[in-house]
Amino acid sequence: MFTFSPFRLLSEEQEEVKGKRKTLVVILMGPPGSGKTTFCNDVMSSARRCWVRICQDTIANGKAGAKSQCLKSAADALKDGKSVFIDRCNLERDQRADFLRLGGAQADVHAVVLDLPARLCISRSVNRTGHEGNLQGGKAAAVVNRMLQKKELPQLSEGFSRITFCQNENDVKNAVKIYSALDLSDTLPSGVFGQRSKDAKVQLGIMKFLKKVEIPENETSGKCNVIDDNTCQDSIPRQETCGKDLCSMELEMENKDKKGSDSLEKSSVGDLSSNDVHTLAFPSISTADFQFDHEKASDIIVESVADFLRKVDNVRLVLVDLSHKSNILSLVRAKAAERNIDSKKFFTFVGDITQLYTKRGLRCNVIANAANWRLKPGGGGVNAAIFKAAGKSLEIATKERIETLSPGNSVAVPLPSTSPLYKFEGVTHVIHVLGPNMNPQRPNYLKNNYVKGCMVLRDAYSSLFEHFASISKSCLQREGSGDSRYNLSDPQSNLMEGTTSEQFPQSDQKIKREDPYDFERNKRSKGILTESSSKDKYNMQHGDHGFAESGINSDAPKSDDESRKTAVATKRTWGSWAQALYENAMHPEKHKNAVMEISNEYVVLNDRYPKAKKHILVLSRLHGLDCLADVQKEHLPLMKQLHAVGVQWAERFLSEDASLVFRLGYHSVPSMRQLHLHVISQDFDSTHLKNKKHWNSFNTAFFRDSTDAIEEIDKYGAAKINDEKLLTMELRCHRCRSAHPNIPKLKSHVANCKFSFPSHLLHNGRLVSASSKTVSEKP
DNA sequence: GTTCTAGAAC
DNA sequence: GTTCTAGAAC
Repeated sequence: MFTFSPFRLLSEEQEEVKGKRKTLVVILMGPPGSGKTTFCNDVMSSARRCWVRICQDTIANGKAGAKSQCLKSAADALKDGKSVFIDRCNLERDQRADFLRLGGAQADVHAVVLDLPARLCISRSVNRTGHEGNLQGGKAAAVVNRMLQKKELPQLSEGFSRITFCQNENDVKNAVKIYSALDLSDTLPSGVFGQRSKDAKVQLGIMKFLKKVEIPENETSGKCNVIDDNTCQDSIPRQETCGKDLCSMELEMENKDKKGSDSLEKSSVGDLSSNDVHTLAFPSISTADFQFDHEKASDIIVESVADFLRKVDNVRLVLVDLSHKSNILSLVRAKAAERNIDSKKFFTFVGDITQLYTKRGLRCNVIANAANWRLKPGGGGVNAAIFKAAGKSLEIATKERIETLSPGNSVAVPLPSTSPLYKFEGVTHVIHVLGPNMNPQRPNYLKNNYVKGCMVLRDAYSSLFEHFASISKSCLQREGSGDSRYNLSDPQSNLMEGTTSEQFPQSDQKIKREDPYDFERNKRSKGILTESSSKDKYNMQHGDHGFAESGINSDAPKSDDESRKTAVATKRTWGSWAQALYENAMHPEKHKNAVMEISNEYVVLNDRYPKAKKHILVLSRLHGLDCLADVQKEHLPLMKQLHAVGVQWAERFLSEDASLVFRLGYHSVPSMRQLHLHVISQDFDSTHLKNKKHWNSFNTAFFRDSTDAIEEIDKYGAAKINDEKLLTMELRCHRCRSAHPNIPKLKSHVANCKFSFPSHLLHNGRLVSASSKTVSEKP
């Protein structure tokens, strides 16, 4: 790879142009997260000439502005003799053409291409908060990938006098050094610097996207189902730096082939070149510490794999073990060959399952873990290695999803984007699997009962593969809709309802600090509570109680200003459009068409704009009880009654359609007057669910589960009210918690997501389903 | 060009 | 709560 040499600054070529005092227009190019702003700041902090950074995200008094404003500012700066950085993505030729016209007699135009791995950019974008471009969360992956697909590399013919490509952090550092060192009389040599290959007309990432870097089909076939140290070690360059694009390795491999050295085993090239395919890497379950018979286990693996591959297309399964002497790998390899299992769809692989990509070039977006029943780290072997490699965040994400696992089962856990396994290995999910145990020293010992043992092992693989298929399916759908393949399920989840501060203390508080609630923003003067409201009473009574403070709940300590606002606030007023439910409650006889059930205390009616297949309201008829914040201990019997009626209706719906799952609860701050309990099916399959507010009002802590509200009122005399700011949170699937850039994409994901509900919803009767009996026992 | 969001009006 | 719509995002 090209390395920069600052000493070229003093070349003869430069001497010639010294004294012309040309200013510079440096057009940065790179997707969000590639480090454009950092590059500018790094240069400017130690620059020897005067630079101005033009950023479209902040050009309009700190806010995003138009391209024309950028052009004007740049022209002005150049007139003043300053050099400018154009800090915007500029990935397409058209986008940067206008900026190129800034060049001329007085100014040279350079390009600095921050061509870093897409995953790194996505990971940075996802992680950052408060960025000028406001590109965070699940949106980032989609945007980065879409931008990269359209990327057109700069060419000198566009009018650049110099183009510098940076493909890793070191390249960036060198480029910063060069531009920092430039004083007003220096110029840099013209030409293209740092490009990977002189012949590369199209950048490799694009080539990979266009599937141009492929090994001919006939070279990929073969019976050999193994890639191990013998075939692979020398042929695949070991990567010292993480996140290197696979295509570069492929090219290097290809080049080696051309040179006639280090020729590759055909099978390994074939398998590795299809790294785009969704791949599950899994260890042999139960054959190590659980001492399951290898012959029987290998039979089951091969049968399970064959069954699965018959049903599911476009995926790859890889059985991994650490040593090429592995007995189970040999057995499976032989049996897979006997059964003529396609070696492109299933093969064995020797390597560390936690470093398949960085060390071996094999990208596996999902890996399986041979877990223990407590789903705890440690214990040695694969389990210890995976938990160690994934970091604490896997432990947390796992515990949040499920407490324990029984033999024959598995659980898929989306990896938080902060996990090194996610960042460097590209692993988006870990599926924990528990197999049968034949070791008397371990729990659930089966005493050599291989009838049961084989059954359990089959179940384990079948469960594992089903989870993998489900992940793959939802991912492919997103890819089909133009979304990112790396954003299989952005697992960064920090603000789900029920998420406690113990679980995500830092992330929650960080969000609170960095994005204080803009009280003035909501000009429509929403519900403001009186100083003696239930909400404040709750806070006064339970400020230091064991309840989780989510960090964005409204009962966080108030600033003086906020306290003043609360103190002077008056009882909420309701707009005319917010009176409809009140009318229904007071005069149900006038609304016979809408009303499904009437009693003295309540009215049941269909939500006029249902946000799911089934969505009804159980409306209190008590005058003066407008919302959850008004509820006090004296209303406890009423609350229980509303809940019981809601459950009855849910059960009625379940008798018609047992596939539904219901949740019952209140909006923290309702839009309509008159206390009403939502009974809503969890499919959210409705054309009326149209925006972020709709989604988040049912799928963040803004939605207060009826059972929790009742419990809190019983214990503390008031239910907790959570902040309306939750309604603006990023969109996350209520099942697998993946983030989605917009409502249509979220809805198409939700329509197919088969993940089990997060564990906190499975408790305290929060969900009512055909199989749950718990809820009817509740209040 | 189309899709999507978010603010204002009701 | 919804509808409408400008303009941002794609």
